[in-house]
Amino acid sequence: MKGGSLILNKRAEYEDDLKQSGLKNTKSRKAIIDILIQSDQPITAEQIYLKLKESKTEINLSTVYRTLETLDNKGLVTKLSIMDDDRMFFEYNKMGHRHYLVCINCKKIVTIHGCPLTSYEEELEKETDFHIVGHKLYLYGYCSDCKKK
Amino acid sequence: MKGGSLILNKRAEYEDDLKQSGLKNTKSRKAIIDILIQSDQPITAEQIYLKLKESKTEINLSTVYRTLETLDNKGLVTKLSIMDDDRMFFEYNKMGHRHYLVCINCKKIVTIHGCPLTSYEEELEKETDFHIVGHKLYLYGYCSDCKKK
DNA sequence: CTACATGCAAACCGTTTGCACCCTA
DNA sequence: TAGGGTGCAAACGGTTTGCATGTAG
Repeated sequence: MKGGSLILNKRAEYEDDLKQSGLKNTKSRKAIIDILIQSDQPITAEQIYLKLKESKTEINLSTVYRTLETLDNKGLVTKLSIMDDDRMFFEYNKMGHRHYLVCINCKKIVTIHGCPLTSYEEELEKETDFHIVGHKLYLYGYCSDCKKK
Repeated sequence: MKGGSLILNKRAEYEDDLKQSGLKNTKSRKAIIDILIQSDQPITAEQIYLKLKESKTEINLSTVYRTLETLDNKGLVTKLSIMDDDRMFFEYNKMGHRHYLVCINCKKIVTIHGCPLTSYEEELEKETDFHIVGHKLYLYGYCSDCKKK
C-alpha cells in the first residue's frame, strides 16, 4: 500500500471517528486531522496553524487549540511536552504507539516504532499495585549529523 | 543511616557542588536545594516557593525560577514536564536516575528506581546512529486507591 | 431550527527580564 | 569592593475564554 492511499484510507476512518465521538464533521477539524496524519512527528499548534495557512486554509489559532483539546479529550489525539519547555506538541493516536528520539542540538524528532516496555509494565503493576494504562518515553541525544560537530 | 543524617550528608555534598560549579553559596540556593532534596518527587517552582514561605524563608518567585534555571544549566537539577501541561517540575540530580509513575486521577507521583532501558539504548544507538545521552520515561495509570473507585 | 463550532480580541498564567540594590568571596 | 545574586514590577508568550456569529445535522 502506497503512502497516498494510506492517507485516503485514514481519512475515511477519521470521519468515522468524529461521528462516533459525537463531534461535527467540519472543514476545520478535517483539515487539522489531515495535517496531523501527514506529519511524521508530533507538531505544535502553531505549526499546524502555519501549515494550514500555506495551503490556503486559514483557521484561527484558537480554533486550532480548541480542536486539538476536543480531540485530546475524545482520545483521538495526544498532547505531549517533548522539549520540556512550554510548547506543547500533538500527535494523532491512530498512527499507533510510538516513542521519540530527540536531537538535543538540532531538535530533530525521530519516530521509533516498537516498544521495549510491555513486559516491564506488567512487572511494575505487580510491584506498585497501580493499574498502568500507558507511558511516555523520550530519548535524547545527538543525531548523526550533529554528533560530528 | 537515618533520614536526617542522609540529608545532612547531602547538604555537605551540595555545598561542594555549588562551589565546583562556580556558584556562590547563598541562603536562597541552599534553601531551594534543601527543599528539592527533601522532596520524594519532582515539584514545581511554586510549590518550592510555598514551602519556603511556610518555613519562614520568603524567597521571591523569580529568584526561585532563576535559581532553578542556573542549577539546571549546571546539571545539578533537571526540569521535567510530567503532567503535559504548562507547569514545569524540577528534581535534584544527585538523587540518581529515576522514572515516575503518575496517577491520572489523584496526580500522585511515585518514584521508580531502576531502569529497564540500558540495553535498549545501546540497540537504538546502532539502529539510528544517534549518540544517546539520556531519556525520560513516565508511566501513567491509576493508583491502588483510585482504581477502586 | 438549535446546539455545537468558529473568529476575534481580550484575559490568563507560568515564566522571564530590566533595573536598582545587596551580599558573598 | 567587584561581580554575581536578589527583589520588585513589568513584560512575555503560549494557551484559554467570553461573546457574537456561523453552520452541520
